[in-house]
Amino acid sequence: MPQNYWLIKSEPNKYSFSQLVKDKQTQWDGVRNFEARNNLRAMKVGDLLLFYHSNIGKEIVGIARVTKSASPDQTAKGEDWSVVGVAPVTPLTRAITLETIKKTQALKEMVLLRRSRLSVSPVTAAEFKKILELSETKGVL
DNA sequence: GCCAACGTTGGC
DNA sequence: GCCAACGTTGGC
Repeated sequence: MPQNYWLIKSEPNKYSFSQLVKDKQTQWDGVRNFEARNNLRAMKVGDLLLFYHSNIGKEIVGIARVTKSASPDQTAKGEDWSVVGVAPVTPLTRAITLETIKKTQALKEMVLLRRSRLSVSPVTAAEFKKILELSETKGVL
C-alpha cells in the first residue's frame, strides 16, 4: 500500500506539537482553504505528517500520522470543509528550520517554500526521508 | 509592525 | 467573466 506524506502547519501558540503529544490525538479542524481541504481529503490512515510551526520557530518539529480519514468539519456548519484525525509519532531529534530547508538542495522544491501560505501541503517520499535524515530521527519508516 | 503573496468577494 | 478592493497568512 503506497503511503503518502504531507506537511501540516500550525502556529505553536495556537496548537503546538507538544500539545498534540499531550492530547495523544486530535482533530485537525479549522482548515478554510480549498486546496488544503482537498489535501486533507486525499489523506489515508497511516499517512505520515511533518508538523511545522509557523510564525514562531518556523521549523518542522515532529512527525505525526493520520488516524482517521476526512470527515465533515463540525465547526463549519452548513459549509463543506473537512477534518482528519491526527496522532503524534515522535518529535524530531533536531528541529529542521525553514532556513535549513531553503539551504538544502534536496528540499528546495518543497511545496512549503513554493506555496508559503498553504497550510496543508504534499511532501515527496524523498523529501520526507531527507527531513528524517537531517533531523537524525530514527524509527519512523 | 510591515509588507508580499495570494485567495476571496463584489461591482460592473 | 474581469478585476479592483479587501482580508489573511506568514516571513522578515
